Amino acid sequence: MILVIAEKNDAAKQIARLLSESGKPKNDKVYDTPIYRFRRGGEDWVCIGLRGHILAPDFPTALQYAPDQGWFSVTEDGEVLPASVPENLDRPPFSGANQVTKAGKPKKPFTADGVDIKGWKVPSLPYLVWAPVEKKPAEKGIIRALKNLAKKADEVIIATDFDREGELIGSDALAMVRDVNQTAPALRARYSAYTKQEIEHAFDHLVELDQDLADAGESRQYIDLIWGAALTRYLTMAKFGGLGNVRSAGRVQTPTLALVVAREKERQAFVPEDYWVITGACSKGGEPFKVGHTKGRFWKKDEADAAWARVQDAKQATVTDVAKKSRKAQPPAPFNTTSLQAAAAAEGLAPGRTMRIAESLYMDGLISYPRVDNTVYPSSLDLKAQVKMLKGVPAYGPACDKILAGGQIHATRGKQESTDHPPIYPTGVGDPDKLDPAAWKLYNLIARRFLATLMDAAVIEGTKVSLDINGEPFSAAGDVLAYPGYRLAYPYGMKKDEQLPELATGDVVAVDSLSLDAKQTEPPARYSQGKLIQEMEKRGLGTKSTRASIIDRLFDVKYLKNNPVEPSQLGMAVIEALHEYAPTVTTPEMTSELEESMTHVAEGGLTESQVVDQSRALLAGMMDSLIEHKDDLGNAISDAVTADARVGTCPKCGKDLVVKDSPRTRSRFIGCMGWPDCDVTYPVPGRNGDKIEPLDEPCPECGAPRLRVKPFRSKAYEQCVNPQCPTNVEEDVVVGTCAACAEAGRHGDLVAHKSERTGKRFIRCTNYDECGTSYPLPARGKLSATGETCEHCGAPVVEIETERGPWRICVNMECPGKAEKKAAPRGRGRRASK
DNA sequence: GCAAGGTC
Repeated sequence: MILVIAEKNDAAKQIARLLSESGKPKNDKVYDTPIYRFRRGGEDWVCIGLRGHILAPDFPTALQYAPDQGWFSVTEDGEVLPASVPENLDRPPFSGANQVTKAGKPKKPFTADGVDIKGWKVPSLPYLVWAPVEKKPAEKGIIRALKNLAKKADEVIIATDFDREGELIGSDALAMVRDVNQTAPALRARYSAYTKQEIEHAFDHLVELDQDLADAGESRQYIDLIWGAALTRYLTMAKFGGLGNVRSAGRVQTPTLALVVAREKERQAFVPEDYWVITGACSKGGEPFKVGHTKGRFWKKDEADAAWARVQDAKQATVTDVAKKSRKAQPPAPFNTTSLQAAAAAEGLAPGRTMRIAESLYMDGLISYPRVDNTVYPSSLDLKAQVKMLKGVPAYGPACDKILAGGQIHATRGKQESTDHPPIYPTGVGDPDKLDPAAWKLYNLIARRFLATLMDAAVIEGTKVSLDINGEPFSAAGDVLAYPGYRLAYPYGMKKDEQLPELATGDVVAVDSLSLDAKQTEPPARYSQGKLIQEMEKRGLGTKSTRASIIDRLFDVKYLKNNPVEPSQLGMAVIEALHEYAPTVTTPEMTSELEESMTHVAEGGLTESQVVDQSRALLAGMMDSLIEHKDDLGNAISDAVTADARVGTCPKCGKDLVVKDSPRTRSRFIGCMGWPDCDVTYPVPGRNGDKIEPLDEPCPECGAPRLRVKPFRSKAYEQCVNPQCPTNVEEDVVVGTCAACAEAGRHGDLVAHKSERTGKRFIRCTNYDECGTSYPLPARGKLSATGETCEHCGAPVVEIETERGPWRICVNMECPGKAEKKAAPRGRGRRASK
């Protein structure tokens, strides 16, 4: 039997299909892992797909020391791994007097045998830097299936992806095979497209596995782990902030954070400049249009004033020139991962979320493989068939017909061409009623993008009108979509038409309004998540598969907040600290230098251990100075954490009030840093996921801090944190009678009132102990009784003054009337919907 | 409780 090992199930399926003589391999399973059996050249073949890397590098639990053999560790399997601990550390650390407890026992993290490197103790970190790394099984089910097949294999073919990580994945898989089968010859198939010709050719021209290339990949793994683990443990333990408060660092995440911090510093250093503009509106025959002084920005106030003095009382303007120019907007290139993430981010989907949704659309057969660099459709892709298929989505009908009517289909091409996977395109018919709104949004974007890449350029007719107002030059510009082209399918990011009335040189038009406005230049904008992804790609940080999750990680460890992306005080402090003592890890150069080293390993000039040890030595020097400055750094970090949590000043004792986590009740509250001397606490306003931001001025009524609360997907409001504050007092309102109590033959009033303890308002029956009736408030705002009861459930109907005006609603959140409303089709986004 | 890279 010939065993073929692919990188993923999807690839295994394709390879089996293309190699099998019948074209129909037999689906089978070993334990839970799908495999594909087929016949070829008179032999039985089996193809298995892995799940990417099946082994993960990790540290052993302890470093041991023996006078005759130095430092070493022992794996679970009893294998002895020597550590490359250098001379200055090459002695048992527990011999030092300060490393021993009063009782004479060695201090943690040092054990009698050596160093406990599993505990995250700072003194163990110099040893961690030199600890051996072992490969542990990460995909036990797959490994079990692989070994089961390998036992029976007469020949093994590694058919993982044709790149460095693929070579490493294949090499790890071969190591697993060798555990159970030492004799079967193993060869490598190298292919870069799932086409019959390419796959046949690869399997007819098998080569040796490139161990140097795999070693290059493994050095990358080791260096990332060693630096990441050592720096993460250091940052976390320099000032331990309690469980679940990991402060991470890494070759990709730290330079990415540094980008955001650098932009924030630029903004802080920005000095706004004053300028003035003169703008207004003119009209011809009642049709208004916008005009502006051709100077645009006046940088000198006297010049602006002089121009303003000439035009401020003007009633008429004369058209001095009309220039028309049409321009073409070319259709966009096919989507790869990065361009999809950027486009989806502009539609409100963060890259991490985009990838999670894309994965599920892919699994449901609605889109092609979502992790690609390629932006050129392969010739093997039947574009016409895909368009015909997309006619199944009613909204795409007109665009599909237009494409199909044009005869030969021409697709746009992007700059990146590789042949591993096609660009991202729709492979199935999506249904807006079956997909959840976010999934539909992404599918719709992908499908429309695909159609757009097959359509004509759009033509925009631009008109530039020059006007004279009392001797001052003004202009007006109009843009009209004259021919929609690809815009018929792809309205994303489209500007609204700026329509001008029909104007000719010499026309005299009315000046309706003019104004002189003082403005200031703006600091450089913060990164959106889409822009940050693009910036990472530009600087060689991360890969298409990792960038989104690395940004998510920076949010998880609270280095980043908000969108557009902003660093927290903690994020800034971490960058400052690492910039000072471990600058290597804060810049993209670490990645480019690593790439260079890996090239040396792949070409055989350097060995894996040479490159890794070099990197360990560099880190060791930095770790020494980090440990030397541990207290400074720990304090800077804990100050930053406090600053991030700070909401204001305690009105009682003047110390900081901060948001604290109550581990006991798993909830948050606002407490005084002066605790236990000061007992001031407040509830956190709003609901749990709401974003809160402290306001500069304390409450004028009670002196407690005021916060800006931004609930998810609704408008922000400002509120004093003190529930007893007069600004927060809301009278109890009787909204109706309790139906449950009436049924039980007693009387109960439903009253909207506020909890003393939490400051949250809710509706509750005066006989709550007996009937248990209570409702949350349907919305924030002044509430009044209407005397009406709900036609669906009999609960009282109240009126609430919301920001959008008065709103009548039944107080019962489980009211069947609400369920009906929810099931009814809702209006979708502004554009590009069904 | 660490990274980054694959993939689910």
